[in-house]
Amino acid sequence: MAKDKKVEQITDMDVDFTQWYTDVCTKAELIDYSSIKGMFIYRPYGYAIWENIQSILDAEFKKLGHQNVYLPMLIPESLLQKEKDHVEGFAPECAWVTMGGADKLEERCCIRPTSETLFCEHYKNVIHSWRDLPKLYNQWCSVLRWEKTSRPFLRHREFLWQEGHTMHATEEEARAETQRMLNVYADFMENVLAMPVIRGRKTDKEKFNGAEETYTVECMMHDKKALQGGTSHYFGDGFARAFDITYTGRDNQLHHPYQTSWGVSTRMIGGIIMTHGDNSGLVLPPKIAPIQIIVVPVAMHKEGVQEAAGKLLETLKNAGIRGEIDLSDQSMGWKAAQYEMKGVPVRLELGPRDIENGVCVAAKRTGGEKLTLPLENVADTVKKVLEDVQKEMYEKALKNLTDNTFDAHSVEEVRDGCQKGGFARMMWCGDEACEVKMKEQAGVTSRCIPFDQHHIGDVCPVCGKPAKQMVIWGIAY
RNA sequence: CGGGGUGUGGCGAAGUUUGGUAUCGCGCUUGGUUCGGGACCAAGAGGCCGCCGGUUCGAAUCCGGCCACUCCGACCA
Repeated sequence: MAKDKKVEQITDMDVDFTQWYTDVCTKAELIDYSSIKGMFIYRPYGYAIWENIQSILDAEFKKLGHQNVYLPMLIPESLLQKEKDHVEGFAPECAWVTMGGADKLEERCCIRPTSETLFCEHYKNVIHSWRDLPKLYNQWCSVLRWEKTSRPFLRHREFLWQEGHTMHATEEEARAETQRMLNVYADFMENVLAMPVIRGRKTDKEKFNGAEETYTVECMMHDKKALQGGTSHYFGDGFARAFDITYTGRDNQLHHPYQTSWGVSTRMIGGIIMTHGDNSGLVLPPKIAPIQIIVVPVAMHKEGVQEAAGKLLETLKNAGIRGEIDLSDQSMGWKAAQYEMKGVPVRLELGPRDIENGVCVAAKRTGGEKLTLPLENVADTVKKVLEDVQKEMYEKALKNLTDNTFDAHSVEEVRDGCQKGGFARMMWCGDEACEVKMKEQAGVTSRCIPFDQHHIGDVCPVCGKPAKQMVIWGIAY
C-alpha cells in the first residue's frame, strides 16, 4: 500500500477540530478560496447541497403562502439609517459603494447586509388597506458583511441565505408567524438535516438589532460547541413606525402593521459538516446529499460488469434516487475512500461474484457491516437503507446533544463543563449584568432561553436574586 | 482590530541559520500490467521560490515594507 497517504488524509478531528473542518471543506470539494478574503467559491458539490436545501425549504415556504421577491442589492445610506438600533448593529460591517463609473455618487450606498430597510421602503408603497395584509414575502439572495475573520460556510463576507419578511395586521398574527417559521426551521433541521435543535428565545443582549424578540434554533456540533441554525424575529411595529408604514383598518382608522423576519444561511452547511462529519471526512444526510448512492463496479474489465452496474444505476435513478457511477480506473480502495470523504450516504459495490448471485453490496457511510442486497426490488431496498442512514445520523447527533447538556448551579460549574465541551442549563434572574459576568467568568454566552423550561433552582447563581427562567449556556461559533 | 503561525510546480513539504541559480513525495499526461478497501512499471510535462524595494559579482536564503491565508481572542447568520 502507498506509504505516503498524508496528502489525501485530513487532520484528525480529535487532535484539531478546526483544521479538520477546513480540510473537509476543501478536500470534499465543497469550497475553494477566492482572491478576496472572506469570499468563497462554492464548488459544484458544495453548491448542490445548498440547492437541495433551497428547494426543500422553498417548497415549505410556498406551502405556507409565502411568495418570492427580489429587491436591490444596494441600500442608500439614508434608508439604512431610518431605524436607529438597526443601523447601529449593521453599519460597522457594511461595505459601501461610492462611485458610479467615474462619478462620485451623491449618496453612498451600502451593499445589503440584510434587507429589512428595503422591504420596509417597498411595503410602504404597497400596503394601504387591511385587505393588503398579510404580506408574506421571501427573498433568496446573498448579503455582505465585512467580517474581520472568515471561515468556510461559518463566516463569509458574502453569504447566501433566504430572508423572509412579513407584515401583519395584528400583533398576535405576527407573533404566530414568528413561531411558525421557527418551527419550519426546527423541523427542517431535524427531519432533513438530521440535526437536533433546541428551540428558544434569545436574551435581549443577543437579539437582532431592531427586533423586539429574536427566536433561535441552537445546535450542538460534534466538538460540543454551539451553532445557531436559524433565527426568526418579531419586530412589533417598530420598523413600521420608523418607515411610516400605515394601513387603513376595517375601522377606517390608520394603523401600523406588525412585522417579522426570519432567515437561514449557507452557514447551515457548516453545521451539517460539524454535526455529522468524522475522520474519514464528510457525512451527508441522504435527504440533501447531491449523490445519495455511488455505484462502484468491481473488476470492471470483466465481462458484463460495467453493463450490470450501469443497469443498476438506471434502476435506482428511475426510482428517484440521486445516484452516480464511478467508471474511472482508480482502485477499489481509492474509490471507497474518495466517496467517504465526500460523504456519500451509501456506496453500492457490484462485481462478478455479486452478479452471479444476483446481489450487490451496500456500505453505509454511517458504518457497520456491509449489507448484501438482492438485485430484485433493489430500489426499494436502497431507499430503506437511505432512510436508515438518515435516522442513524439523527440519533447519533441527538445522543451527542443530550449526553453533553447538563444542569449547573454555579458559575464555576458552567465554566468547567462548557470549557470541557457542552451546554449548561442554569437559572437566570434576567439581568444583563449577570449575562455579562457569565461571559467574563465562565467564557460562555447565553444560547437561548429554551421553550422547554425546567425548574432546576430558585435563584440566579451569579447574583443570588430570584431566578426567572432557565438559560442554555455554551461556547458558540 | 489585537496576539501567534505560514507563504517554494496543482497539493504537501525539504532547502533559509552558514547567499552560488531549486529537491522530494503525491497529483497530472502517455503507454502497459492490475482491479472485492487508498495498485505497480516505464517515459514525460510543470516553478521568474507571495509581492515590492534594498544589500551583493550573485538572493528562495540577508535587510525593509506590503499582501494573503490560517489559528486564538473581540463581533456576527
